[in-house]
Amino acid sequence: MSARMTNSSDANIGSACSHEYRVSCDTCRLSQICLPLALNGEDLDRLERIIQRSKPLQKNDLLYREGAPFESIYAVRSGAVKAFRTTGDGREQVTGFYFPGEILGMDGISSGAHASSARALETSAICAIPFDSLERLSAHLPGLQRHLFQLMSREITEDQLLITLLSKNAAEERVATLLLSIARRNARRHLSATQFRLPMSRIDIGNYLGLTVETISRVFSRLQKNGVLAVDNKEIHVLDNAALERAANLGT
Amino acid sequence: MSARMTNSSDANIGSACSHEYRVSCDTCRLSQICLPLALNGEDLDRLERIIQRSKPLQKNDLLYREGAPFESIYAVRSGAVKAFRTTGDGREQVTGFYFPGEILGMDGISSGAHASSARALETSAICAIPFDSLERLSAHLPGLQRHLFQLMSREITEDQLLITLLSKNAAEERVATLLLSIARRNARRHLSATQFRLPMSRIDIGNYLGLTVETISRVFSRLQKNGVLAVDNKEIHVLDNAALERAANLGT
DNA sequence: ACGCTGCCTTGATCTGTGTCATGGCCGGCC
DNA sequence: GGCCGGCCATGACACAGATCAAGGCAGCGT
Repeated sequence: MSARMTNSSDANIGSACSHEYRVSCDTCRLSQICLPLALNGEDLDRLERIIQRSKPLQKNDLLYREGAPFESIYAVRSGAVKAFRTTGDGREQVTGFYFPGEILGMDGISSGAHASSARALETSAICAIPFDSLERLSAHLPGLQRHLFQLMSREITEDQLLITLLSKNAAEERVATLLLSIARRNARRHLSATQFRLPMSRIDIGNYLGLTVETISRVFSRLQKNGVLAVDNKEIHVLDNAALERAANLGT
Repeated sequence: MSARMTNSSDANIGSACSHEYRVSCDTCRLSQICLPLALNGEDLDRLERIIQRSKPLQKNDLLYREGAPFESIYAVRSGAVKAFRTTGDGREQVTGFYFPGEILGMDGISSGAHASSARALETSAICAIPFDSLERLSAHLPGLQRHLFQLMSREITEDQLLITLLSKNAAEERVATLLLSIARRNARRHLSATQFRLPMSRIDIGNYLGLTVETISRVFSRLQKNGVLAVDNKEIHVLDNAALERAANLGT
C-alpha cells in the first residue's frame, strides 16, 4: 500500500516531464543526492545545459548496450535500472541496481565502450550526461571534478562490498544485506525503509547475489516464517529490522 | 629459474633506488604502463615533482590501513602488494593483487579515508602520489584528468569481472582465470607469461577467490596431474596454455 | 473471458566445496 | 644444526545450495 507509493512516482512521469521533458536540476527533488550535489547556482546552470533528458524508458528497454561506444553517463530520475554484463557463454551477470539519484555507466570510460549493459526494470526517466562535456566542465569546476572522482571511488568501494558478500557470506546473509541496502537507499530519498516494492525479479536478485532463484525464494519464505519480513510477491514489509540486520551478519 | 627473474628485481632495489630513492619516471621502465603514460616532457616533470618515493616496504609491511586518512594513491614500482578489507567479524577479504606499474588506493577518495588496507607481499618499492596535488594538476592537464578517470573506470570493470567470477564460476575456473590474469600482466611487463613465481600464499589466493586453501591446493594438484601446469610451491610453469584457457572457461 | 507465458514456490535429491584431521615440508631463529 | 611455526597437500566426511521436477499464480494479449 504505502509501498505502492514507491511506484506511484512512475505515474507522475507523464505530467512532471511533459513538454520535451524539460525539468531542471533546480526543481528536481533529487538534486541533493545526485550529481548537482557539489554545485551552486551559476555552475549548476552550466551543468544543466549539457544534461540531456529524453522520453522515459519503458520496462525492459535498454539504456545502453555492452560494447556500444561510450558517450554519456546516466542519472536515474525515477524508476529503477539494472546493469549487467554478458559472460562469454552468453549468461548474464547483474552487477548492480540503480535507483533515483544514482549514477551509472562509468565503467565505459576506460575503454571508450560500455563494459556492461543497462536495462530499465520499470518505467524510468533518465538524465544522460555527455561525458566529454562533463570532463571539460569539471576541469574548470574543481568541486565537480572532485565529485566525479568521489562517485567513481564510491562505485569501487561498493563493488568491493559485493565481492566480499559473494566471497564470504551465506545465502540468507546476502539476501538480508541486499534488502538493507535497498532500505537504506529508500531512506535517503525519504521513502519508507520498512515497506517497499522490489522493482527486480527474483531471477535478477539471484543473479546479482550469485544464487539460484529457488534459493532466493526459500530465503524469503524462511525470513517470512521467522517473522522478519512480510513478503507479498514483490512487496516487502520489514517487520523486525534488528533481526534483518542480525541475518545480514555484518555483510554491509 | 627464469621465473626467478621476477623476483630478482627486488634484489635490484637497493642499488637502483640508492641515495634517497631518487628515481625519475623518465628512467623508470614502467613509465609506459604506469601513470605517466599520458604525459609528455614538461607535463611529466610537473607530475614528477609531486611524486614521493620512500624506503622500500619489507614483506608484510602495511602500505596503508583501512580507515586511515586518505592522502595518496600508490604506484607499485617493484614487488607486489595485496589490498584487503576487514569484515565486521574480523575476517579478511583480499580485493586485489597489484604488480609493478599498477595503481592502488583509489577506493579512499570517496570518503576521505582508506576503504581497504594494503600490505606488501614481498619487498616492494612504492611511489606515493599525493591526491590533492594530483587533482590540482589534473585540472590543468586534460590528458592526466582523463587518464585518472580511465584508471578508476578500469578498476570498476575489473571488480565487475571478479564479481562475475565469484558469482558464476567453479573453483577450477577461478584459479585458472587468476593465473591467466597474472600471466597477462607479466607479459605486459615483458616478463614470462608461462613461468613465474606467485608472490602470494595459497591462503591469499583462496581468500581472493572465495575458496578455502584446501580447494586451492586440490585445484593446483589436479591441474598439475592433467599436465596443464608444473607447480613447485610458488613457482608456476604453464605447460599447456590452451588447456589453461579452457579450464578458465570464459572467466576472463 | 480465456489461455498463455513467465515468474514464483516448494519438495526431493545430488554434488562441489567446506570442514576436520593428519602429516610433510621449508625457512627462520636460537 | 636442530627446533619450531607457518604453509601446503591429501583424505574422509558433512552440508549448503544447485539441480530437477511439479504445480500455482498473476498479468497480458487476443
